[in-house]
Parts: sequence; C-alpha cells; structure tokens
Amino acid sequence: MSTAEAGPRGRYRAQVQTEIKQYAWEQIAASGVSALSLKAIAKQLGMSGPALYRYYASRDELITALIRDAYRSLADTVREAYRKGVDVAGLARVIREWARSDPQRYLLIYGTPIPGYQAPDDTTAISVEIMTVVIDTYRRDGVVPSGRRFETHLDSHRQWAGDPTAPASALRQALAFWTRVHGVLSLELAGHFAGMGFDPALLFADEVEDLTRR
Amino acid sequence: MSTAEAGPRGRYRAQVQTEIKQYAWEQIAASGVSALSLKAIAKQLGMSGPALYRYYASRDELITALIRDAYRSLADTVREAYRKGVDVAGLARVIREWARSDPQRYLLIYGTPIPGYQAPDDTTAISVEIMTVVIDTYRRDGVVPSGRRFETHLDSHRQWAGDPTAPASALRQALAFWTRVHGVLSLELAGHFAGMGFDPALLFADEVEDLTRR
DNA sequence: TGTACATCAGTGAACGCGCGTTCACTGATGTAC
DNA sequence: TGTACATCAGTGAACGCGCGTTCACTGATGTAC
Repeated sequence: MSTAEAGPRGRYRAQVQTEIKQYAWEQIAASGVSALSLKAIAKQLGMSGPALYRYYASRDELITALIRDAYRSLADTVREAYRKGVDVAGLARVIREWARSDPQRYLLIYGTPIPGYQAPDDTTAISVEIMTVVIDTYRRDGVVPSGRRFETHLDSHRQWAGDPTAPASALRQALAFWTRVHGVLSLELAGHFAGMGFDPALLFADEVEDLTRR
Repeated sequence: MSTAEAGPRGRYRAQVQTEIKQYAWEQIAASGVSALSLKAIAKQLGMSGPALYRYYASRDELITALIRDAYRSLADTVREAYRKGVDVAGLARVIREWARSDPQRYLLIYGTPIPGYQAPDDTTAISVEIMTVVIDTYRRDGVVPSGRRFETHLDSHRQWAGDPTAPASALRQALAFWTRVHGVLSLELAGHFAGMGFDPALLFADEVEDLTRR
C-alpha cells in the first residue's frame, strides 16, 4: 500500500505511479472518470498496456488512489488554513479556490458517485478529518446554541463528528457550511451558471456571509 | 421531433419510444448514464440492436430525450405546486420529493455533467421556467430588498430570469433557494450522508427554514 | 369490399474499435557474497 | 572489486467482450383507389 519503499527501485516506482496519476487526471478532466482507460494511460507513458499492472492491480485500484489523493489534498489544505487562523468565511474561500483549481478533483469526491464503485474505509476517515476542521473553525469563531430541532437531533446523532465534546451548535453549523458551500460550488463547477450572466463569486460570497451570522 | 403523429403507427411509435426510455432509466439507475447502451436496451425490448435506430438516431439523441423529459417533469411539478398555492418551504419539499422519487433523474440534470455532451437549447428554456416559478413563489410570499452587494449585482445581471419586472431581491432569494436545496439534495442523493447517522430530512428542513426568514 | 402500392418496423451480418486483464517471456537492475 | 543470483520492470500476443453504427434486406401494416 505504502509507496515509500526505500532504495532506487522504490523511488522509481513511486515516480512512475505519480506520472500515471497525472495522466489519469488529465483524462478525467478531458472525458470524465467513466472514460478513464488504463491502456490509454499506458500509451501516453510510452508503455504497453499490461505494464501498468505492475503499479496498479486494476482500474478500480487506480481510481481509489486518485480519490484518496483528492481527499488527502483537501484535508491538508483546510488543516493548513485552520492552522493559519482563518475564520469560517476564509475557510470557505480556501475550499472554493481548491475546488476551482481542479474542478474534476472536487467532483470526483463530491459529485455524482461512480456506479458500482465502493469507496474504501480510509477515505471516510479523511472525510471526517475535513469536517472536524470545519467544526473546529466554528468553535474558534464562537458558536451559540440555536435551540433548533435539528440541533437537538444532532446532539444525539454525532458519531460522524470526531470530537465528542463539540457542541451540537457547531455540528449544525458545520453541516450547513458543507451543504451550502457544496451547493454553490457544484453548480458552478458543473457549468450550471454558465450563460446566466451573474458572477458566481458574488453569489458564493453572499452565501458565505449568511454562514457566519445566524 | 414531436411524437404526437396521429394514426395507429404514430401511437405504436410513441409507445415503443416510451418503453425505450423506461429501460434507459432502469439502466441509468443501475449503472449510471455512462453505461447506457442502445444494444442492451434493444435486447431488453426483445429487438435487435439496429431496430432502435428507428426511434432514436443516436445514443446522444436518446440521452437528450431523457434530459428533456426530466426537466419537463420537474417544471410541471413545481408549476403545479405553485398553482396550488405553496409557499417557499412547501416548494422546497415538493422538489425534494420529486428528486427522491427518482434520484438518477435529478442527478442527470443537476449532477456532474456528461463529458462531451452538449445540452440542446430548449432545455435551457425549461430551466428558466423552473427558476421563474421559484422567483414567483418568493414574490407571492413577499420579499424585501436586502441592499446586499449581490442583490445590486443581480439587478443589472438578470437576463437569466424570465420576467424583467421581478425585483432583484426575489432573484437573489431564488438563487439562494436553488443552491441550498441542491446542496443538501445532491449530497443526500449521492449517498454522502450515508453512515453519518443523522436524518437528512431534518437537515433539509433546517436549511429550508433559513430560506424563508432572512 | 377488394386490390395495388407505399410506408415503415425490424432483422442479421458486418465494420472497426477499445476495453480490462492474463500469460509466458526477456532483459535490465540491484544485491549478496 | 568482481561475479552469481534474485528481483522486478516491461513486452507482445492473446482472450473475450460489448460498444455504436451502417447496410441491404424482408415482411407486415396502413392507405388510396
């Protein structure tokens, strides 16, 4: 699983794996994940098709690696932003930048699921990690209980959130944050605002504003 | 284009087209739109592959018909709800029910776009129709100007909204409505809340509540 | 009401394509003595 | 430092598959007189 095998062979191996993933992302960007083809990647690398099986045992395993990388990258990005002290609005902007820098990467993890594909457990763990940063950002900014029905519900349905000491109000805010950011972002990245004439950045900013005062 | 040709042959033709679309939806539900195969549909109908070309000139044309039907169905649904006098919250619930009754239909029009597929113009028109109902529902419920930056922006970027007399505040509310409803719904339908333990219906209700008082 | 003709649904063979994956192999590279 | 061996990257042929689409055709159905 780990690509960090020592020695020159291990380094070479890791580098080829990186190249494979690069071409894979290019293909996904061009034609979507369903068109991702091992043989086509091999051709781009100047290899024969079967050679790829030295690096990934199957097409699904390659996709899994891509999904894992995408989650990992987002988790690192938000964690780093948190470390630098951003507030909720800043965190939203960081996520938007991350998504816009590579729309397919965002859509691969949060878009329409790949039919028949089962995500491995550890990506769920990274997903929790990301939500934890959102929750912690709200806690740092300060949250007050709303007494809403959903908040009460979350207080007794909180296993998805890492820290059991997080107040339910922060959990609720974090879920609202996630769905609202995703709402604007996914429509924007999917091109649904194209031709409508307004600036998506302003819509996003408007929604983010509502996320911080309620 | 119209399938309403008179006579027994026209009727038969329309019926087979309906059957083709039914099997197409089943395939999409099972394996996603990228796996939709004309030959497989023909087999299910007990026909040879080429027979399908009597009804749809190509795979893309069939997909277009499915997308058109999906938009049309949603537009009819919201229009009917409006006619019955629903408020904004009610409209959101109607949309959620529509989406949940056939997740793939929702995701086909609002999910990750099909790479290389270009939607025909008339679906954009239906899309405008849907937004118009949302705008009109807000107008009927009563909207007040917010003076926000995005609202001002929308006042001069409103060609996407049908009625030029609609107040910018209604346009802004309608866009927020769309993105928030989509934010919760798309994550729910894509299964991203699965295993998190809370009830998506309550999250949706909570978000809808925020859509009506701000 | 009966016949002739045009229309059109559906068939079967075929084309060229690209896919994931397996297998037995060659040859280069790193390692142990 | 040199040699023997094990490791492993990469090849080429092959398998079976399903795809969209074209083509020339058969035969049933509806229509016009």
